[in-house]
Amino acid sequence: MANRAATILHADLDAFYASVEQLLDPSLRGRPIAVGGGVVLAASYEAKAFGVQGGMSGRRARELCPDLTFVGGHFGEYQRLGDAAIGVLHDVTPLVERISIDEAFADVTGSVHLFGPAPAIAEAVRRRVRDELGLPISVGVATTKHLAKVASQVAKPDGLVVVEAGTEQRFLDPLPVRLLWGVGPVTEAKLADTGIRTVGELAAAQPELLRRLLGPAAGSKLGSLAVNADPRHVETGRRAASMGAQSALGRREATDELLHTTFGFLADRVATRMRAKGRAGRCITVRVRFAGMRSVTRSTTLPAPVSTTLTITEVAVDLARTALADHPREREVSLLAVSVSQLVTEPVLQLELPLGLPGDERRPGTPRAADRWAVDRSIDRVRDRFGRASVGFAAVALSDGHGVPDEFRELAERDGGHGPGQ
DNA sequence: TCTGGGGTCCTAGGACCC
DNA sequence: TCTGGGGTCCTAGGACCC
Repeated sequence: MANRAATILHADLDAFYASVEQLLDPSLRGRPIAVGGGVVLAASYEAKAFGVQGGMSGRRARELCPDLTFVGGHFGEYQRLGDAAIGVLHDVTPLVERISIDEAFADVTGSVHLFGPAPAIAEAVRRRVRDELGLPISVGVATTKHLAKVASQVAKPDGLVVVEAGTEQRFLDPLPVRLLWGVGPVTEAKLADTGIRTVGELAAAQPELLRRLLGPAAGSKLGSLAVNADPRHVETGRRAASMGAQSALGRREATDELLHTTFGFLADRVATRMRAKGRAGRCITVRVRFAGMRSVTRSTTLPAPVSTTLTITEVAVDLARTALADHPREREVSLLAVSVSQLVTEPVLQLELPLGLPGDERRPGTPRAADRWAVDRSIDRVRDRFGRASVGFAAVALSDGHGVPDEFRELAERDGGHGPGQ
């Protein structure tokens, strides 16, 4: 509201993983490549020209593009180069909101006195990322976050699009609704059913119609985006609201042993990350996806926040059992997931206090909360010194060739602790 | 097309309280 | 006893994003 004349940059590295691979190995440049194996994690623009997309199965990608080269991921390099690119934004303004490993907003409203007009700042950012890191990056410049994001998508690949104040609607109107943030395949189809295909058509639609079609919140929000009334500010230090982990399993019989093994592994990942960030959570949610791809969730809210591996494992196994009991016909599962929400931030000292669970004392043979916590801390310390694989669950316990490398799991974290500045 | 892993936000019904 | 309104929390599901 105060920022009527805000100037926002949205910077987005192009085909990021694939670009890094082409940077590291010059023989891959100009060729269609995909990062991944069983599934495409990222495709180069040469591969995208054949219709190859992220999330696509490797087999399908090869059908579309027989010359496609699959490359193994250099995950450490992705993190390093992603951090470095975001670091260039930090040189321009402290108001940087990182959205993922390869994408961030920057509010440069107050930077123009030092660095010149916003388009010049955007060009300088692009030039530095290209010269110093060797990577293409697209930038959108506009008066709101949402429009800057749309502009950077229009700018791809390796481009800059500036939407001058006052020209927003002219820019937006002809674009397909799919470019708006929050419009996916389902919403796109619903809108198309009523004849709405462009943002202009969306902006002209009756608010009442949109609310009826998409629900009150989504309808109002979308209507606002269509007329560029986006009130959000760039937020720096956002903290995650939940932490989770999942594993695709192919097709496995849902035995008790599978539940214990898998949730032991997943809870270990989640709990370790939570403790490293000094966080604990009360709500535990389990997702069970059956062989037919239908999935259900079960959740429970505990009396106190937890971050111990064993506690999360036990609760997750219990929840999964109830989900399976509710669907007795489903004997095989294709994915198991656990996440912890209702997070609180605990000072380290307070985390030392055992967070008791009802039943802790009553069940003979189960470790008490204090003991659980002590075990976790010991493991955390050993891993800090000797690496994650040195103790505890090994990823290989689960991997049957379908899984994604352990290193990749670390990347998708929103506030992964590797971020620049702060 | 037989689908990876990490998240956010919204909806809707029910329980419970004042 | 019946009725009303408002608020919060919990649970399950779904769309969407990178």
